[in-house]
Amino acid sequence: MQIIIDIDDPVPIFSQLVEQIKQAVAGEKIQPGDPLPSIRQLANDLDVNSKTVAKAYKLLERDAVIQSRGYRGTFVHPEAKDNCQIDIKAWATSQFEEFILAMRDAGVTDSEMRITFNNVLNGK
Amino acid sequence: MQIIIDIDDPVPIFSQLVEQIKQAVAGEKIQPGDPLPSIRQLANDLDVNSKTVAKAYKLLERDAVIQSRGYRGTFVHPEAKDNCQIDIKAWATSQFEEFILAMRDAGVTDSEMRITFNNVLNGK
DNA sequence: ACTTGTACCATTACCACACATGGAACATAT
DNA sequence: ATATGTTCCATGTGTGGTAATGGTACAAGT
Repeated sequence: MQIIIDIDDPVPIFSQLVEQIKQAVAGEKIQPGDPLPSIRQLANDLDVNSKTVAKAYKLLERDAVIQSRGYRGTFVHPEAKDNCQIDIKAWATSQFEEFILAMRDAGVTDSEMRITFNNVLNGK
Repeated sequence: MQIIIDIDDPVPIFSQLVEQIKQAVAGEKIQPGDPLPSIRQLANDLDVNSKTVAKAYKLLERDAVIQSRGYRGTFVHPEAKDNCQIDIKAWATSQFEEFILAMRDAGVTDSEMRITFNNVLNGK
């Protein structure tokens, strides 16, 4: 597996990692059950902070594309091929679009939405 | 009618204006049909920028608490007393709470929600 | 001992937004 | 002329989040 990180790319590093690993799974360059490099190992190879790799792995595990097994390392998820096609981002986007349209119809300002949204997210 | 602006108050000036005018309507210190000071006049009296007063008036008009009649000035809305009780902000907050909870249940990160929310708002 | 993922602490840079301010112009009416 | 609300331009300040960095530490297993 080969991963290339472009520092000048406006896309965050952790996102580049997520996308390239998903592509590797979709392109069958890595198969379900295959081991992935450890967080520290990959961080070292790419000359990137380990926290950045950890963030990418965490997102990939949430999407059930990889599986973290603690001290045993990280592996490609059994149903990775299916799960890496599911784009939770696209789904969330459509949900937000619908919600925001309803809000605008109700006369809520974009500015008010931003403020309310942040207040609720921060639990205030 | 008497309006007091507190610069040190963390509450934005335009919000202070909106609240105090709503209170004046609810407390029947100004009646439906009564004229309000012009934007420039009030801005001058309070030593505040006219844009700030215009913003407050715009919000009050959206809530149907006041009515702008162009060159003729601004007046208290006929159904002002009813409308200034309706708190669109509280309603929006509850809507957002419900929506955000559903998103979290679906496994969407707060960070992803922020990004998606902004993308949709900006039409990207 | 060594490595695994994970969890805290922290700082730095950047960027987007809210808020407020100022100037200028417009159409509409007295 | 004067005044109304409205709309465009622009700037500055403060806040807050994202992203990335670094260090330290832990439990669990080889």
